[in-house]
Amino acid sequence: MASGASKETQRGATSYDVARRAGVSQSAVSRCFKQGASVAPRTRERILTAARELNYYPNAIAQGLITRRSNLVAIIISNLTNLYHPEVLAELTQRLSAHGIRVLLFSLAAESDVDEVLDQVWRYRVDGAVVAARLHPDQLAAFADRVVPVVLYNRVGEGVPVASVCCDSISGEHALVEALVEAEHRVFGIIAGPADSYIGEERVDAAHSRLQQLGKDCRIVRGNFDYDSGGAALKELMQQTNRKLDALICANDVMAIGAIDSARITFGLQVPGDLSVVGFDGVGPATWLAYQVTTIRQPVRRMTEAAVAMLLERIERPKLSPEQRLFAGELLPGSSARLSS
Amino acid sequence: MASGASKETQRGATSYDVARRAGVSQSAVSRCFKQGASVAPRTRERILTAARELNYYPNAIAQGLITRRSNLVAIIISNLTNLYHPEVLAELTQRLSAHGIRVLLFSLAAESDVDEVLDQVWRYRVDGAVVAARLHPDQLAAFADRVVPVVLYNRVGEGVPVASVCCDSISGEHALVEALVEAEHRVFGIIAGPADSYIGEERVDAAHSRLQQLGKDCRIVRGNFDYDSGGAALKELMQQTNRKLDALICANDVMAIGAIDSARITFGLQVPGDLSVVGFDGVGPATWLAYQVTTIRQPVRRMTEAAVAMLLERIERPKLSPEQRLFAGELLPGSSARLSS
DNA sequence: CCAGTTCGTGCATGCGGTTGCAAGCCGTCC
DNA sequence: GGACGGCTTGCAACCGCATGCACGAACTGG
Repeated sequence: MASGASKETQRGATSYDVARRAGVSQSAVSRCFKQGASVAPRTRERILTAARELNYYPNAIAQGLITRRSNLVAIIISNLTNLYHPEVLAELTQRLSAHGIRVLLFSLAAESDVDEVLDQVWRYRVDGAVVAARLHPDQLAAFADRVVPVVLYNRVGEGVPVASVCCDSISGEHALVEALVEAEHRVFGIIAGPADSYIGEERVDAAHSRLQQLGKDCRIVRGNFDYDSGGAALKELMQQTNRKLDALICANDVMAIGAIDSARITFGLQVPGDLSVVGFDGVGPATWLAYQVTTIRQPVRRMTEAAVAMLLERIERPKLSPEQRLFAGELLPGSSARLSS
Repeated sequence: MASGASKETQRGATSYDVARRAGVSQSAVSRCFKQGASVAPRTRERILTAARELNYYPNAIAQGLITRRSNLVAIIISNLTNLYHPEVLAELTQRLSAHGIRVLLFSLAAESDVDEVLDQVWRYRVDGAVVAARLHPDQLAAFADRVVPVVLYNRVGEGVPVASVCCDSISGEHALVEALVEAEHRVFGIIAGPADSYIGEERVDAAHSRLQQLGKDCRIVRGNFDYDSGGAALKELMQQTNRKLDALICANDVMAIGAIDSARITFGLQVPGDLSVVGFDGVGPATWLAYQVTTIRQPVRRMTEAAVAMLLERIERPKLSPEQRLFAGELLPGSSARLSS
C-alpha cells in the first residue's frame, strides 16, 4: 500500500495530474484543498479520490510563492548546548505546528554567524521569527525594515523597540535576596553570567542592588553559565571572603549546582548548613534529590505560549506595537538555602 | 543605514527590480547570483551594486520551485525533552548549514503525530530527512517511494533497509558488564528503558545476554529514561534482591543518576562502596562531581558528522545503498562503579 | 414561463526565479 | 578581409499553484 512507485509518484504528483485523473480543471483541485472554497460535494469526492490514488500533496513551496506566505517561522537560538531548557524549543515548535506553521531552525555556533543566518532568513521569506540570541540593534532594525515580525525570548531589544517575552529577573532576584537576608545570612557572594548575556547582567544587577538597599555588601565573580564555572567561581569567592561566605546567589541553576558540588566535595561544607546557595531558572537537575536548588522557576509553558501568540498576532497585523511581556517566576524553596520561613 | 524603508524594500525586491536598476535583463541578475555562470565583470559589478542598494536577496522559495531543490532537510525528533543530547540537534543544524542546507524542525509530542508531520514533510518537498524517532515500516517505505533520502539517528529501520547512524550498544554494554564482573560483583540489576525504545531494549538485551554468558543472573526492572524512574526502579530492585544488589546497569545516564541519588539519600548506601552503578550516553551531568558516572560516551560529533555526510551523499545519489554505520562508544571510568582496573 | 440569483467550474495570468537557445559582439587567424 | 570561435546577454518558456473573472447551470420568485 505504501509502496508501488508509479511514474506519477516518483517526483510528486502535481495538481494537473490530479485534475486530469479526476476529469476536472487544475483550479478545481486547488480549490478542493483550500479551506472554504466553493466545490460541489460530488466533484470534491472525485478529486480527493484521485489525489489519494496519486499520493498527491500540495507543494508548499509553490503555494508560498504565489500567496507570499511561506508559513515558515525562523527560530534563532544562540547556543543550543547552553539552552538549559530543551523544552523551550519543543514547546515553541509544537505550538507553532498546531497553528499550521513550520519551524526553520538556526543554531548559532558563534556571534559572528548572525549575519549569515539572517541572510538565509531573508532568502526563505519567513513569516516571522523567534529569537533567543543576542542581535545587534541594526540587525533588529533589518527585521522591521522588511516587515517580518520578531519576538525575542528572554532577551530585550537594547534600544530598539521590539516585542519580547521575558521572565522577570528583577522580582525573582529580589525575592531570593529578601529571603536570604531575612534568614540572617551575613557574607554574600554572587556568581554572574558571561558579560555578553543581557539577562545574566540583569539578574546580577537586581540581586546586587537589592542587597545594597538592605545594607548588605557582596562580592561578584563572573562565570559563564556552565557547571565548571560555578565551582571555579565559588573557589574564587571563598578566597576573597576568607572562607566566610555564607550566602551565594548564582545567575543560573547550572552554576548553582556546580557551586554546590564544589562546596560539598572540594570544601567539605554543608549546604545549606554552612553555605546557602540559590539559582535561577528551575531546570530539571535543580530538582534532583542531591541538589533541590532553591531557585526561581521560569513559567516556560506560559512564556512559549505568549511568544507564539504574540508572533502570530504580528504576522496577521504587522503594525502591532512592540509589546513586552514579563512573567513572574515561581520561588521554589528547595533545600539548598537556609530560609527562615 | 539599516533603516530607510523605501518602496522596493517593503516587500522584498525582486530580480526584476535589480535588473531595471542595473539596466540589464532579469536573467543576468539570476546568473549573477549563480555560482559559475558567465557574467562580465563590469556587469556583475553593476548588478551587485544595485542589489545591495535594493537590499535584494534571491527568493529561495522561487528557486526551490524551479530547481526542484528546496535545500531543506527535515529533522524529526520524537521528544526534544527526552533528548539528553541537546548538542545532537545543534551539531546537525550547524553541519547542514555549512553545506548550504536549512533545517525544518519537527518535534513529536506523541507517536500519533507522525502522520501529520510526514504530511508536512511531503508538502515542503524537503531534500532529505534525519530521523530520531520511531517510524513505522510503512512510514519509512513512504520515504523510499518518494525518493527522499533518510538517515536514522540511533534508530534502525526495523525490517526496512534504511541508512542509519548508531552508537554500538552491544559492545558498550559488553564492556561495562565485563568490567563489573571482573571486579567480582555478585548481585546484578538492570534498569531498562521504556518498552517502545528500540535502543533501550538493545542495551538491556546486550547487558543481559553478556551477564548470562558469564554465568551471572540478574533482575530487570523497567524505567522510562528519566530521573525519577531511576530511583523508583532502584527501590523495586532492592526489594526483589532483598537489598543484596551490588551492581546496577542502567539503560541511560539520567536513570543512573536517579538511582545513585536514591541509593545514597533514600537507602543510605555508598556508591560505589556498597553499590556500583553504570549508565550509558555520557551526557553532561554524568561528569558532575557528585556523580562521575561510569558510562559509555557516545561520540556525538563523529556520529552527527556521519549522519550529515550520509544524507548529503544520498541527496546527490539517491540510489546509494542503505548503509548502516555503527560507532563504538568510549568507556568513561568515572567513579560510580568499583572496577578492578 | 422568464428574469434574477446563486453556485460551481474553467480560463488565463502571475508569483520570482532558472535555463536552453540564439543572437550579438569582439578578437583572431589564415 | 572574411570566416570562425568564445564569451555575454536577452528572450521566452517553464516550475506548481492561487485566484479574479466570466460563463453556464440550477434554482428561486413573481
